[in-house]
Amino acid sequence: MGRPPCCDKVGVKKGPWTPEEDIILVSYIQEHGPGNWRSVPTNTGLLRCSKSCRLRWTNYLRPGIKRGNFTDHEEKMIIHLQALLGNRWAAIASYLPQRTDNDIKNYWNTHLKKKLKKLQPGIDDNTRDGFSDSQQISKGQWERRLQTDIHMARQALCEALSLENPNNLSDLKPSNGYYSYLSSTQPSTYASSTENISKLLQGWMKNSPKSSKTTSSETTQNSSNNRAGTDSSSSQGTPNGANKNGNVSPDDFEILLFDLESPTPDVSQSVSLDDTVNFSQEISLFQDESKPILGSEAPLSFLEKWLFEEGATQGNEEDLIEASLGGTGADFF
DNA sequence: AAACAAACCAACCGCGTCAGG
DNA sequence: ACCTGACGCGGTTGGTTTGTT
Repeated sequence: MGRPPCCDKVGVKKGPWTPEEDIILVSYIQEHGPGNWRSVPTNTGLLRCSKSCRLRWTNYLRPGIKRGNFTDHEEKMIIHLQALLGNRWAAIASYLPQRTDNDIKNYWNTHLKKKLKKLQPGIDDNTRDGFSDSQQISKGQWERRLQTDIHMARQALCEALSLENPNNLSDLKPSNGYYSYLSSTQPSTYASSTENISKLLQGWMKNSPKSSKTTSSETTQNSSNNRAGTDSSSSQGTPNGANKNGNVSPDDFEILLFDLESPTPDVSQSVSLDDTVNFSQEISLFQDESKPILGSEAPLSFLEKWLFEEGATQGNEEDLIEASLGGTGADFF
């Protein structure tokens, strides 16, 4: 008995999404929040399967996605994390909250893999690409991976604990979720997807009637309150800006976008866990760019602390990079 | 300007996992 | 304990864009 298709293939549209479809999906999620994907095509009338809707949202439409070129810092992170975690793109993406796993995967396959191959002609893809061949996984790699998993588990635990104290939400947030986005002080983090949606909305606005506005404070509160207790992949915001018909008016949408772009105040206020105390110190290991330390990078502290500790044991950071890059790290950047 | 190749990336597919019944 | 449905993840594909000859 084979697995039934996620949706009946008859009448299901495939291929690129149109702006109209994006609007419908965004409007629906604005009202109902992400999740229950099964019901999305039915309730919206979209001729797409639930998977496609979820993918479109998580990889393109959801707030907080940063698009465009990867920075050196991000590149280093990906390389290092790939060495540690293998091709676990979702796990890697959890350390880069503004990037989607798909984005990271694509970037790895199109850029970094080649870059590394050039520098490491002796190392084949199987060795480099994580752990496809278990026999090639060294004990050290397994230990590292296990240790990373332990840290990730710790992170999850800390996140869960932090939910008991709402004041700490800005410090310890779901690694790939809405808090990461909300706490970001970089306006550009949403700009790309905001722009995308705004652009497609522009045409729509011309033909749309005016409707009553939702107050921004209300929206902000709703999106904050709705976040507690959700997992990372489904922890997108559910701003409540929809009208009674289940549609978001262009005005509401703009307000929602404005709210989403507003940085959460006091990101740096309270630090509740030991792991985050020396956060800024630790993060400087990777922070070779002079950008502000973002709340969204808090999850890094676990990994970086570990890296830092390992670095203290084994040598310095350069040694770590060397190790993960097979000795060509210095040449790489 | 046309043809071809390479690069890029959005989207699809299939499998694994997990929660609920 | 088992089954089923829903979701998430990683690998892969295919269309589009960009670069080169």
